[in-house]
Amino acid sequence: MKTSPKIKKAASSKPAKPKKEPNFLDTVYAIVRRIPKGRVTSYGAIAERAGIRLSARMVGWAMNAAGSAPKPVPAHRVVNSKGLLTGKHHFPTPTLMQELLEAEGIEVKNDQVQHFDKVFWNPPLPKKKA
DNA sequence: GTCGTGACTTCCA
DNA sequence: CTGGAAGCCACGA
Repeated sequence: MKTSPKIKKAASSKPAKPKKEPNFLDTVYAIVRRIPKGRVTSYGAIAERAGIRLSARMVGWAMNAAGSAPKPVPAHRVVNSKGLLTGKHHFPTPTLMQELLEAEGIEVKNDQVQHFDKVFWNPPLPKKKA
């Protein structure tokens, strides 16, 4: 009995997921900002949690945008799968990234994170939690 | 409107 | 085991 058999449910269609960010960019920020101090994560891990494992590159782009992000993003805690500070060149200063990591208690040698598997932080699902 | 690049990852030979 | 290529989305010129 629908007077209109073809009417769309709720005038304004809202098929999009209410919990999904408009763009994975915000999702990446959310995850990166959840990185605890003294821990680092990799682009792939974030990308995987963001649901774009095949687009790990975009994570890097997101970090690039992080410099322009409305909120500070600990991009220095994000390294590649090898624990290399690949993005250090994009920082205001190429040594800032290492300095920040060392300041957090992370050992960095030759642009490589020491004990990477120990300081590696597995990003949990970005559960919306107040 | 089209082409190219990019802070990566993963697969295949 | 090692090396090479492809893939993804977005932005810039």
